[in-house]
Parts: sequence; structure tokens; C-alpha cells
Amino acid sequence: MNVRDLCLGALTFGDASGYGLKKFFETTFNQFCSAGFGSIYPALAELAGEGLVSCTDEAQSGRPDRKLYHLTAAGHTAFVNNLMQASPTHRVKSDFLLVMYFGHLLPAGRLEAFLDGHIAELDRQIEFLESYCGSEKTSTASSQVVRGFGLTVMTAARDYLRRHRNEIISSAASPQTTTSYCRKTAPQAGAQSS
Amino acid sequence: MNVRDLCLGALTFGDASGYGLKKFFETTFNQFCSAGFGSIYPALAELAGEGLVSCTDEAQSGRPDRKLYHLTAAGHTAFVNNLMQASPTHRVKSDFLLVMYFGHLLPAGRLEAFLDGHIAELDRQIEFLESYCGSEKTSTASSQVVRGFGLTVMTAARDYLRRHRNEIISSAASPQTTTSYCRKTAPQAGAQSS
DNA sequence: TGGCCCATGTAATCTGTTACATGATTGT
DNA sequence: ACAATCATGTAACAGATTACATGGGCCA
Repeated sequence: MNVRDLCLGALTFGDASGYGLKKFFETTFNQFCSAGFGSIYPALAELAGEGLVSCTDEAQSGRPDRKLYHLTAAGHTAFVNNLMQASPTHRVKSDFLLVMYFGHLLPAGRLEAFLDGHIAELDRQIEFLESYCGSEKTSTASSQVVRGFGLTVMTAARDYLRRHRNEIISSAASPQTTTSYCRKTAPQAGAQSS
Repeated sequence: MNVRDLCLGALTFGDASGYGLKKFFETTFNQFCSAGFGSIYPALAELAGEGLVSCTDEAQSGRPDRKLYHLTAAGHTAFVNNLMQASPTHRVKSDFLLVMYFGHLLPAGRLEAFLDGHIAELDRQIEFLESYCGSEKTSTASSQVVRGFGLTVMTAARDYLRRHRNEIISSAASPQTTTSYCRKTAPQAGAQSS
């Protein structure tokens, strides 16, 4: 399931431009995937070349022209095919959890900032999911289930972090540890990774 | 936070080989990241070249020789530096949720299989997190918090899917819909994406 | 004898991100 | 005036996955 399939899927809900698809991904699919212009536009051009979508130039008043993409019958069957054969992976890539895992190496202030930042981010996402109710077309039973899933999981995550906030912060490196390490080892200048 | 930093972080718990690091990632870091040999070995070579890790050839009895990597003082400070400056992202990439979102396009049997497969996967991961208690070195307060986080979130996810199982399956495409679509549109053979 | 675990590495490929390039309109 | 939104695209780059290549020991 790459950007191509994401585009096909979004187009099952109606015609859209590349720009519109990105907005759609940022709202509706935000929970489980993302895509930038740099992958959307080439993907649409590819799909059009294969006849899975068709494209119409549309002049707009007061706005730049746009290319409206439409899912063809072939595109619809290809999408359903890909859905059926997909291996339904679910992976989390979290630098936040990595940072938490190494909390004992960080000063308490920094750890606290990371933690509160992530709690705030979860609050934002939860609020968004609660307020956002797609369009008529995207408001299917399936989409409501996925929305509920996100709400449940994110709320559980946020509540866990709130409950363990003090515990987490008190597990940070003590100020002495951080300072003395730097003094003792006299680290070489310019030693940097990534 | 790339594979380089993952290696540095893992090596704060003690020396290891490239092979050993992969095992470590698969167990301890499994929740929030992953890495294959194809990225670990080149990363270690790079880090050794920069003096962030040192490397010793070690002959083993009854096993192939291995290269034991050791975090240097420079490597330690570089890692802590990177941790501090990291933007603590947390993103989910889930083809499972994508498939669920388009459940209304799939036959009930297929949707059910996807759903049950994912519930079973969550069961496996929860069971693993419950049973697994790292080594002495990795059993820090921080690591326990991350473990608890994973347990909480995955349990919430599994329970939600169990509670809504019937609802989800009944939102699948009705057999008629699937069949009639194929009949009406006479899709071109060979129309495939990805 | 066949498959799995240990162990290391390279090369090709895929996929996506970031930065660049352009430009009109609308709201503050 | 200035920023934001709408709108499309290319090119360079980064990062990781996959397949390939090799080889001994252990267990059934």
C-alpha cells in the first residue's frame, strides 16, 4: 500500500485534484498514513498513464486551474484487488518512545518538555477526531469504526502518560550525573552522529 | 533518529555484534522501531570510522567469528546529544486501518480474516510484552514505563476491535454488490496497480 | 538430508522527503 | 504589505528494504 493506492482509495469518494488529495490525507487518513506533494503528483501521473484514473483540466474563477482526477472502472477494480491482497501491517515508528526509553540519560527538564509536548499533541489529535465528521460521502460505518479506534487508542495513550508523568520525570538523569560525565570524559569536539 | 542512533542507544546497555543488535531491536525496541541487516552493518561501519564505536574481532567456539562493537565516550555523548535534539515524532503507518476504512468495498469473509488476524497479532504482542522482562541492564524505570505504555495501548486497541467485531463485519460489501460491480463494468484484464 | 540458527556483508531497488521553481488570489 | 491558501510540478537526496552471496554448526 503506497501513495498510488492511497490516491485510488481517496478517489473512490469522488473526483479530486492532487492538492485536494493532500488535504484529504491530512484530515481523513491522518491517523494511519501521510503523503507529500512530491509523491502524490508523480503517482497521479503514473496512474493516469496506466488508465486507472482519468484527468480533466478545469479552469476555476479566482483560483489557479487544476487537474481533476477521476477513478476509472479499471482503477476501482485495481484498488479493490490491492486491498484484498494487502498484508495488513501496522507499525509504529516513534522517536518519542525511544527518547522515553533513554529517559535515564536526559536531564529532568528536557524529559518533562518531551513528555508534555507529546501529551499536548495527543490532546490536539483527540480534539480533532472528536470534532471532525468528514463529508457525507466519507461518513461510512467503516470510517466511523476507524475514527473510534483512533479515539480509543490515543485516549488510552494520553491517560497512561498523564498517570505516570511524575514517575517518568523522576527517572531522569540526576543533574550531577549529567555534569560529571561531561567533565570526566572530555568528549572530542565534532563527535556527532546523524 | 535513524539506524545509527538506534545502534548507539542499544550499545549503551553493553557491547554487541551486528547480529546481536538486530535481535535486540526485535525484542526490546520492537514496539517503536525496526532495522534490518542491510542498514545495521553499514551503520556500524560508519560509526566505527567516526570513532563513536570501537570494534573487536572475537573468535567463538562452535560459532562463526563475530565483531563486538563497544560504545566509546565520544559515542555516548553524541548519542545523548542526538536524543536531546531529537524531534520526538510518533507516527503510525497502518495498512490494517486503511483496509478497515475501505471495509465497505470488501467481502465480509476477507474483512473478517483481516480483523481476526490483527486481533491475534495484538494478542501475540501483548503476551510477549507481559512475559518479556529484558536483562538486568535494560530493566530501568524508563524501560518499564515504555513497556507499560505499549501494554496499555495495545490492550485498548485489541479490546476496541473485539467489542466492535460484529459491527465491522456487518459493514462489509454485500455479496451482490461485489458480484454485480464486476459484471456491469467488465474491467480490463491486466489493470493492476503496485 | 534438510532446515534453522549463528554471522557478515554488498548491491540494486524502492519509496518517500525536502528543496526548489512559479504564480494568482484572498484575508488581515 | 504580508501571510496564507490554492495549485502543479521537478530534481536531488536520504533512508531503508530486498535480494544476493557465503559458510559452519546443530538438531531432527
